[in-house]
Amino acid sequence: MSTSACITTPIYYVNDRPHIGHAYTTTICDVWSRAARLRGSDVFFLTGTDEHGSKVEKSAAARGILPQALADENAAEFQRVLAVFGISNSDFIRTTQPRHERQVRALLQRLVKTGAVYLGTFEGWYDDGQEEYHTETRARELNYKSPISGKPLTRATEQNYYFKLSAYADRLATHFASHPDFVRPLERSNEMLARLRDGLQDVPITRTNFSWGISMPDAPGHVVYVWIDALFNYITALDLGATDGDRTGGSPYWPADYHIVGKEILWFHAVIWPALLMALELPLPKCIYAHSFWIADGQKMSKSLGNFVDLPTIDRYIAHFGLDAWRWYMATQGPIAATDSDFSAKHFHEIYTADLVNTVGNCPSRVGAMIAKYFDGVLPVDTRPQDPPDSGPSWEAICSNTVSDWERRMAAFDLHGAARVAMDLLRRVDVFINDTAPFKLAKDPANAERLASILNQCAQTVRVAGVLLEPFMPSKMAELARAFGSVPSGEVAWSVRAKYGTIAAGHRIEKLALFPRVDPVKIAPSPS
RNA sequence: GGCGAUGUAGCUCAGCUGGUUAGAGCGGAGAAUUCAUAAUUCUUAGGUCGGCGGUUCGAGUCCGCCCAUCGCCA
Repeated sequence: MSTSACITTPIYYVNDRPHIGHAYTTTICDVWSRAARLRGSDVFFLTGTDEHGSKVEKSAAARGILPQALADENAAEFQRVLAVFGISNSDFIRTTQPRHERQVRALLQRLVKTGAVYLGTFEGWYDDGQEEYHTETRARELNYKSPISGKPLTRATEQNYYFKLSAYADRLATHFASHPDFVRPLERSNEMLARLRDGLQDVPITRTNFSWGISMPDAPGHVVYVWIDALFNYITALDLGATDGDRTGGSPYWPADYHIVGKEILWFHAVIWPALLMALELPLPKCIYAHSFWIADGQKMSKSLGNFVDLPTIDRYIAHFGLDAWRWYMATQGPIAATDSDFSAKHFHEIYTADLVNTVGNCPSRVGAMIAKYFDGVLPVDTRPQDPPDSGPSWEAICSNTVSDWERRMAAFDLHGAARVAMDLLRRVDVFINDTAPFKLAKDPANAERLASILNQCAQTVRVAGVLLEPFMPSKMAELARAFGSVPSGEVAWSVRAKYGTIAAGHRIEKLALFPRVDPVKIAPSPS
């Protein structure tokens, strides 16, 4: 039984350079994707780049190149970076691709046809230098002068296409009420609800003051706003806008299980995007998860402070601790909740040492060492009587409970919790070893059977824990799987892979040191 | 300025609809142990639960005000 699943990152703006924010969002999506694939799901994991808009137009002009050239260059960089982070995305959509542009036009035509999008007139106070409008109250506050240049604001009118967002207020409120997990975490959902209560106004979706974007069908001069163009990526990648005019045939991957986004773009994803989907009569995503931000050493990251954890800095961490350690830190220490998380070299080192060296690395190491020492590296037979199960804990039950717990947590996007229950399994093995002291039993040959049973149980449990940790640390856990004689991922059904006791007695077990201890070197952020 | 959060042991945080001695992980300290990457296991932290006032037989847990930090909006 193969079920399908879908998860998305936002598409990244090509005017930005990749930094820890991109790394974080993409990595947690990757962990979830790998976990879903492990369980046998057919996963569509989408990421990509957002390439239109006046900012890109201006940056390109400043460099004397075409916007498309700038987009190509930076999209290539984002794609390169995916490999650096070990990302297993299924597709990479670019908003300048013909498949996207074609479908966006078709979708907009549909919206115009149904009246969800209409041509309207906007009048307001225009700041010429900033190319932006101010509301009446704001303009009054500013004394009708530009806050930047000091020049007088001018009264201007503009014809734009509008999306009839106001028409969806009730349906949105109903949806929020009937789907408590539609927006997570809860704090963010409440923010959205509060704004919904204030009422919704129709939103302009085109502008006429720049040209680098998708042109509105049958409306020369009108260019689709970059953010609305971008939102459509989630369905154009699945060809849901492909059949012009008609209701689409759908996709096994839609609706998405998760749109993972940063909190700064939640409004678009939690309100405007669902309303657009309603207007298109398409199903809504199951959950929009808005994570918070990383801060650096207690301070907000900003360009002016120059303390962004940028790509060169990330590269240094990966070079020093390894990619899997980086992924582990992202997935287990990140700002998944409503509050920001602090990124610091000290904390990174502490987590690396406590979790990876001392637990995930050391436990398999001591088990492997004893099997090597007492049984020449060959897994001995577990000779305990099957029942009554009186000889200590039932590892089979412990593993099976842990796997269920892990599955539940993964499904709910509780990555940190899933990691913890997997690691707890290893902690229990550590306790078991201390309690049963196989190294003492080994001193008397009369204990051989009991010794064999204990080490067999340890090895079987370590293998299961390794499987559960695989989505976080694919390459280190592949090493562990090899050392503990199990079949590589992908070749065996989940029910078998996650099952306790599948290493046959007689299999070779290797001692290994997965995570070398490293010095707590200071890795300063690079000046940007 | 409007709306909303958060403020609990050195650090990161749990504490649901109010009720016996306020919890976990990490760090620190002590002990055990030696299979292991000076790893592991066990024990331990006496913190005005931001401040003041109120409701209540009883409040981190409800209400008001204040302070600090933060988010969303304008």
